Amino acid sequence: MIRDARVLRAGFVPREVEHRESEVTLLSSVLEPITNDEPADTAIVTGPSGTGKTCVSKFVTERLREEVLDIKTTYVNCWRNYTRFRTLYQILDELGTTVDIHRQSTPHDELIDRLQQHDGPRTVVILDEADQLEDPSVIYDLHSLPQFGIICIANKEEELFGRVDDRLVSRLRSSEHVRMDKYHDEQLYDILSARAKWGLNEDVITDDQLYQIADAAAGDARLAIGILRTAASTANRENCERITDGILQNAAEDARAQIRQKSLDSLTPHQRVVYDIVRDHAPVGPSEIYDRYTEEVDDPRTKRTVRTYLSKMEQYNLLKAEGTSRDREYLLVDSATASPRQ
DNA sequence: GTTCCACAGGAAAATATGGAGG
DNA sequence: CCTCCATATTTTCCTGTGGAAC
Repeated sequence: MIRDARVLRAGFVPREVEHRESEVTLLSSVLEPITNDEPADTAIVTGPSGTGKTCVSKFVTERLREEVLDIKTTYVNCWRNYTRFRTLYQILDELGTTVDIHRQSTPHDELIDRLQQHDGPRTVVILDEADQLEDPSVIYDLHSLPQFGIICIANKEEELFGRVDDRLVSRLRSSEHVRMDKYHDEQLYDILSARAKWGLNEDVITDDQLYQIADAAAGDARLAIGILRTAASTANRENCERITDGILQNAAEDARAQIRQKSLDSLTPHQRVVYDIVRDHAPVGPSEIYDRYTEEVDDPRTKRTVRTYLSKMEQYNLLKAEGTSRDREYLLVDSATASPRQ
C-alpha cells in the first residue's frame, strides 16, 4: 500500500519541484553570488499557505549545497522562535557555536558579535514565517552580516514590511521578491500524482480521486498532501488494497475538521459561548444571540464586541451570516461543504 | 414616499494583558 | 517583585443600509 511514507509527510522536499520552475530559478540566481564567496542579496518569498514557499526555499538551498560543498543552511521557524534572542540562538545552535550562552547572563549583542565572527562556510539563513517575529529588526541585523544570505518567508508582504523601520524597508524593497500564488487544480493534481507515484504502490488511487483531493484542497498543497496521507494511512490500517471513495471522503472531512478544531481552540471563552449559542439555536438573529449571551456569562461584553466576534468567526469559516439588515440570521457553516479559510 | 429601527462595521479612545528590564 | 512599555482587546461613538410600518 504505502511504498515510502516520507514522501507524504509535511515538510518533505521532493527531488523535483512541480510548477515552480521560474521561482526556483529566480531564488537560485539571488543566492548565486554566495557560491563564489561573495555576499548575496536578501530574498523575500511571499504567498498564501500551502503554496510551496518553504519547500522551494529548502529545495534551492539543498541544491546549492550539492553544487558547492562548503555551504551551510540554517532553517529557523520564526513562529516558534519569535523573539530576537531565540532566533539568533537557533542560528548559532545550528552552526554549532552555542557553548555557554544563557538567557540571563548573555547580552543580546553578544549573539550578533558571535555571528559576525563566524568565519566558517558561507551560510544561507531561512527565516520561515518571518512576519511572526516580534522584533523584525533582527532581519536588519542579519542583513548587515555579509557572510550570511537570507531568505525571508512570509504570508503577506505588507505584514512583513508593516512593522519594520524605514531603513530596513528601503533595503528590503530593493531585494529580490519571489511571489507565489495558490496552485490551480491541475497543478495540485500534478503534485499529488508525483507524491502518489513515489509514496504509494501502483493503482492504489485513481486519477479521478486525485482530482477530487485537488478540488477539496482549494489551492493549498499542504492540505492536499495531508488529505492524501490520511487517506493512505486509513486504507493501510483497514488492509484495503485501494483507497475507496468513502475513505477519501472521510480523509477530506478529517482534514477540515482538524482545521475547524484549530479555529475553535483559538476562540476566547466569550467567543466560544457565542459560537455555542449559534450552534444550538441556528438560525438565530443578532438580538437573540446577544440576549442569550448576556444570560450565559456574568460579565458580558457590549453588543459591538459581540458583532466583532461574529464577523471574526465568519472569517474563520465557523459561521455564516445570511441577510444584510433586519433580516440577518447567523448559522453554522455546513461542515460537509466547508472550505478552509484563507 | 417617509420615518423608524435594528443592524453592520469603521475609527479612535480607553482599558486589559503580557513581557522586559530594573 | 514591581514598574513601564507595547500590544491586543474592548468600548464608545459614529455613519450608512435596508426592511417594515405608517
